[in-house]
Amino acid sequence: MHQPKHLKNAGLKSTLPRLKVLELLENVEGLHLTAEAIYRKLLEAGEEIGLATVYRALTQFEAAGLVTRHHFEGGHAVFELERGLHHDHIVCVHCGRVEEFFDKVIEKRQSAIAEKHGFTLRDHSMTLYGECNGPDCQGGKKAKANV
Amino acid sequence: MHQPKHLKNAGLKSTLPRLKVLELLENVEGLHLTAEAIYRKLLEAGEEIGLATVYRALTQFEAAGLVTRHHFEGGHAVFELERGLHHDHIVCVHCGRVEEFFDKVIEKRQSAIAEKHGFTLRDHSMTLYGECNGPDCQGGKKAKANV
DNA sequence: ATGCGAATGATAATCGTTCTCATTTGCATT
DNA sequence: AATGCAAATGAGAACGATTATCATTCGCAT
Ligand SMILES: [Mn+2]
Ligand SMILES: [Mn+2]
Ligand SMILES: [Zn+2]
Ligand SMILES: [Zn+2]
Repeated sequence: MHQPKHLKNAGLKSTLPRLKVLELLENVEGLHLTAEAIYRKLLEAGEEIGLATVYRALTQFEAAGLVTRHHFEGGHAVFELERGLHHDHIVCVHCGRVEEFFDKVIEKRQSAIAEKHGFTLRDHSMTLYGECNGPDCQGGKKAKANV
Repeated sequence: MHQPKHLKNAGLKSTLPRLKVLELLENVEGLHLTAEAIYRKLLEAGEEIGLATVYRALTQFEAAGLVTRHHFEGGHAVFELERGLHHDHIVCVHCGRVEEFFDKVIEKRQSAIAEKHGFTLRDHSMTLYGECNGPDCQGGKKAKANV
């Protein structure tokens, strides 16, 4: 449970809007939300907040290491609460489902590749895209059956 | 050397603007150009073309498999001529240098991960970010020496 | 040479995100 | 508890990359 002190520890003043965003991120189902989605959900919950404030809070949380920002295909960024364990993502191109994975072999290879090229590795982004086995995707074969 | 027939084979009418974009992509030094950069270089070369046409041509070339589009950090897409060999990229966060690599072990692991999660893998994007060993980056240690 | 549908290019529109600035808030100090 | 001020907020403008619109031009088959 996040508390005002979490923001203070992160060097951020504890304000109502920031606490609301943080609270939503930890209680909402479905990690990986867009700023717009967070904004919408807060409005639906009867909270008063501005979209600009949501963006500002997320950017500050990212700088403070509280959330992580990802750029999947589609032009809009998604945010997730930082849980301390690095991972990458596999995204369904049909339904948008996102699953997480971590592969030590890949991570080691990435380091080796950077070194071989004379780079000091600072970060990486890796996302797999495919069709999941959900009922609306390849699992039910509905789409293909109608062709 | 690309010829009108390449466009015809791709199902695209052979027009002057499309030929100019294709010609630039194969003759310019430095793969991985933004649409804006392609547009600018064509203007500098005295060619008459509109930015919208550059974007349209690149989108069509991508659909036809003639070029590949990448989304590195920074908000703008980069395009490169398709050379038939899949690869991923490592980008210098200081000078923007881009190097290419291919790692069979990583590719195999990606397939295995997708399968384990019940996904039919369609695509992936992987980009490493770090500091290269160029004179303006970590190589010369200029930046750090002045701190 | 003609004709027509596709392509072009100047420009407006879109969309996610950031900036501006007047107002409000958090919080340390009385 | 009242005060003061820097920092934060929010409504809306601005931004940058990309796409859509639409009158004009082009490619190409006839
Ligand atoms: Mn995640
Ligand atoms: Mn490349
Ligand atoms: Zn799915
Ligand atoms: Zn560099």
